[in-house]
Amino acid sequence: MGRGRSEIKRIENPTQRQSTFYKRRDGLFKKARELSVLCDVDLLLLLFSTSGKLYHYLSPTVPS
Amino acid sequence: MGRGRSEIKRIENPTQRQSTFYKRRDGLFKKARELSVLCDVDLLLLLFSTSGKLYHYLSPTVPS
DNA sequence: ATCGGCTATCAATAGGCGCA
DNA sequence: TGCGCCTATTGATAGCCGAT
Repeated sequence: MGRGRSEIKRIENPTQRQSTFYKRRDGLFKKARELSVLCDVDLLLLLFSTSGKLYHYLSPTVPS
Repeated sequence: MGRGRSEIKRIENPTQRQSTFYKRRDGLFKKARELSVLCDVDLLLLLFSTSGKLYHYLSPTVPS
């Protein structure tokens, strides 16, 4: 999406790669949350960024 | 997206919910794969569907 | 039950720039 | 470095019908 096309291949430029990482990470988390809510499923998402940081998303525990 | 709008709330109709689950699950996996490739990060995605099935996606091990 | 294909429509996001 | 804002453009997906 966005301006121009985008192939699914490792981004060479480090700065560019990081920028894309932030954006897509947010998008992925959003999608994950939507899926868990819409379809009432539990899910766990773990992200190990190249910078050594760990990001994660855990679907809200389903109230009984 | 798609025809009309869609709120982020639990889908009542079981059949409808399942149908949506398949599609969004695929989409989420796709996004996950793209992120792992584009930004060269490892990620783990676990899905516990209401039907008791477990789906998962693990980023391809990075070749040295 | 678990998807595949099709199409109209909305949503994610690439790129550029700015800020802490 | 880690993100926020903005816009044009591509990508994802709801709804429907059908296949396995």
